[in-house]
Amino acid sequence: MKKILDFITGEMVQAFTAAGYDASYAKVSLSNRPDLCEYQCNGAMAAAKAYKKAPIMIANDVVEKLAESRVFSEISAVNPGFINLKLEAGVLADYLRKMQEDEHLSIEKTTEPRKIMIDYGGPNVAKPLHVGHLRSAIIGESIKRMGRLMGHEVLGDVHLGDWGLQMGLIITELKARKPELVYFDEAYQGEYPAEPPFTIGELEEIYPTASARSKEDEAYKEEAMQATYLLQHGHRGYQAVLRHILQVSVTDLKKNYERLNVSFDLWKGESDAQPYIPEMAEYMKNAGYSRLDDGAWVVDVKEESDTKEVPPCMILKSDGASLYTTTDLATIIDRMKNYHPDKMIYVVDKRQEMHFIQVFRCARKTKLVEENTELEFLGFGTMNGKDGKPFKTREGGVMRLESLIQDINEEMFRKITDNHEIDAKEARETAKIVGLAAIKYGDLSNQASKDYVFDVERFTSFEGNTGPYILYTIVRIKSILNKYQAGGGCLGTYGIGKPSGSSEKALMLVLSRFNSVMENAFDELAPHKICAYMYELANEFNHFYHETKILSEEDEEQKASWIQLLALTKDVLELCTDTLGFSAPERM
RNA sequence: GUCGCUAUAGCUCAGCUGGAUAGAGCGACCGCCUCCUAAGCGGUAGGCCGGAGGUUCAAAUCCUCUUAGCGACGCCA
Repeated sequence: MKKILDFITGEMVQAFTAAGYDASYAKVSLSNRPDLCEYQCNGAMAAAKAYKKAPIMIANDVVEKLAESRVFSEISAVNPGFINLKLEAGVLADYLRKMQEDEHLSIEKTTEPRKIMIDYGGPNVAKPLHVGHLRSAIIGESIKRMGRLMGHEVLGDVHLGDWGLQMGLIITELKARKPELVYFDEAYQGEYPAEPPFTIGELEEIYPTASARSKEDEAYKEEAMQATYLLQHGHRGYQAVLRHILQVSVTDLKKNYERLNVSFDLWKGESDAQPYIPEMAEYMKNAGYSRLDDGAWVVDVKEESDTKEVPPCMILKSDGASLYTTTDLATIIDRMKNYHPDKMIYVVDKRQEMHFIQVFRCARKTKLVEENTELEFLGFGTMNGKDGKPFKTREGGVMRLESLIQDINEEMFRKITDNHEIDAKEARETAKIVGLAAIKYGDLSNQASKDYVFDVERFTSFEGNTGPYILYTIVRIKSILNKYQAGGGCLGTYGIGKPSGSSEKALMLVLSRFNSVMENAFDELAPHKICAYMYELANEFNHFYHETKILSEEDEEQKASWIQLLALTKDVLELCTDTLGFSAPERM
């Protein structure tokens, strides 16, 4: 469906043209003075110079041409040259009726669907999920859903961190602890055991220990680097260990992501890109893209216009081992070959921006991607605690995702049972649903690129711009709709009618913006715009709700019309929550 | 050191492709339940939009300088 602003602008274009002015000045925007009008056009002021006329005169000319229009109920030219507009109530009601009949609630699917891959910047298989992984998962999931809503084909790749020195560290530590394991017997030729030699709990402890030790013990670090090299060059036993690590970690990760209602189409990892590396390194050498520098193979990616130093992109270290950049480049080859995406979006900590600048430039320069393949870096900021420093446990350690979710759920459970008589089992379920909304909404309502403060108390509050408040509003609507139907009312007998009051019209105006908000949010990869919209919609609804006694309305047609308005409000809110990756319970 | 990001009410944040009186929420204070979920709604107080110049009819928004905080800057990921 056409966006309401485009529709109105279309009317304006006619008026500007009829008055002898260029159509480009006819752009209409939402009013920033709702007390004066609903929409405004500032084109007369912009046009003043070109036509050497006072803006107000131009505005007057245009307004005159609109006198006959049935689209607006009020049109006025105001000094210095604003054109203020109010939409005719019937036009608005009409628009909402069509919106309600539309299978996508007015959202227009793209006419040029693209294949988009999202890279979630990989949780490390060696470590438990911690809060640092939260943002990538939450933001990525919402981007994925937004893309699909707009009609694109979107694939999410978790892209595990399962390569590099961290693996060498685990192997080294494991070897130090259990040297008798067959993986370390160089003479061993047989099959390796199916059962992993460690549990997830042990694995989670091995890595930090090894990492800490490598920082103090040079020889140990040396050994880990050697193990990394061997792993990367086909050491059978080490590769078997890697498989175990993956096996144990992925099972655990899946469980955790499920709790977040986050899923991936691909469970690829850095190790999957490995087979492409030797050939890629050769290719870059032979094609003259890379050069030897200090023993390492690098590709220059500086550009004339750079205001800062962009170091060369390193393909192979001087010891021949690959790096983060190598893997990411090889992954691009893998993706182009097997999926051929039109676009790749990396949802990664913003501190990695330089790395991706290098990777993107290198991929372009060496033609790993096609000219029109888009590579986009969506960097997000750090999640901080109330003290403004990176989020930690009370003891100062890294907060595990599991614990965070559990804390939030406990808090929600407490609030739910404090406020209502409800059986514990239902309260537990509800707490989970509302808790997830609290976390996700709390995160997504902030601009992704900025650091933000994760405040449990604030996020779990039912007041203000929070997930629980949004859900509460949805639940309220559901409750009324249920009661209406239980009382014999039938949805859909009448359509949405003209608004009977100002709060009703305000609600309708917000609803009419839905498609434009969604489209814009996806274009800018900005989930927080959906949050802001939901909050505005929920506020307008609650305002209307308090002024209007719906179920006791005597006029059946009026009542039915309101019920339809509520149904549409609910559908829009739920499509928003669904797009952001959470949902509302039936009751709370 | 170079480059980048951020700076808006006591706190947490919107607004930034320039437009009329800079918006929310929390916290504070004052009201509203015989009535669809008061986990709600209405209202009051609270701002040299970090600072200084500039561009423009018009600047929180664009440009320059400056201050403060954070971050990135080739053999970690």
